[in-house]
Amino acid sequence: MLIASWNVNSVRSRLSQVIKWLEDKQPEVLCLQETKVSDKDFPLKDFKNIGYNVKFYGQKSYNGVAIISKDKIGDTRYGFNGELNELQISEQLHSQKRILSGLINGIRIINVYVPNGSSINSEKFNYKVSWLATLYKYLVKQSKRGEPTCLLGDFNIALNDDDIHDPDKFTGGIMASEVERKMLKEALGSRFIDSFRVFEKFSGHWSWWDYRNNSFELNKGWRIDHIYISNNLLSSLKSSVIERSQREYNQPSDHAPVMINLDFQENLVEFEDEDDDIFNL
DNA sequence: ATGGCAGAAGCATTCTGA
Repeated sequence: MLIASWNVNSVRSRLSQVIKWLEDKQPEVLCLQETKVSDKDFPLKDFKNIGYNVKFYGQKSYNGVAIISKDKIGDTRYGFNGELNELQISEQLHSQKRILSGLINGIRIINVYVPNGSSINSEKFNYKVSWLATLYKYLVKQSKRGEPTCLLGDFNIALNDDDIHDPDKFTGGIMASEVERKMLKEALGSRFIDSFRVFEKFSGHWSWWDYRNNSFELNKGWRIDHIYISNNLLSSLKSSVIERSQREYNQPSDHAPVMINLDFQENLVEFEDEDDDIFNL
């Protein structure tokens, strides 16, 4: 079961590349961030035509997340209020569409687009801090259902120094500050594992390269797109990769897709004791 | 300290991203 995440920087301007990649890789699930489109204008048919189901939660021009899935998406939860009481969430946290979850093949998929934060102690930074504090509460609430969970998306945080091409220059600044790292680590708790670091212990692997300053050609990147899995999925984890070649595409997103392979069979245990004949009525 | 580059909105230029 392939599960992927991709900040596409506008789903409409990236549509042909995303469709081509889906046809080529055939992932079971793809989570999109920065779709930058109102729900009424989401290019739904293009995904339906190649056999995918879609749930989206977007807005005009900015933000927006979507889940693309071969299998049915159940128990869809839109925004923080998909888990939390409305009273726990400010109007401002409602207004930006950045989190969407659904149940696919027995796995809870939580697709997030964490705010960038602009610069330390700016108004947008404070928004990022509030957002991460709410994500913490969301994950505590969500964990009570005990579902195997995959938390993935654009986190806009390099969790450790080996996730930045030049840590001396960037550590302490936006996306690499102590506050952001601490808040993300606290939200993850001991329940989530960074799938990429199960396989790759060294620095030098990036998922985002700035459009400016020839960053991709110079390979000056950051690893800010992550796929976290709950502990109970670790034994199912077979690989975790960055699809770097998609950043070489004509007019690409500034992010590459990231993807895991899970060897997971939802109903294996439940079906063992069933009689076959219930399927042959 | 600022801009580089890209996308959306909308038609010149501004806002936003990371």
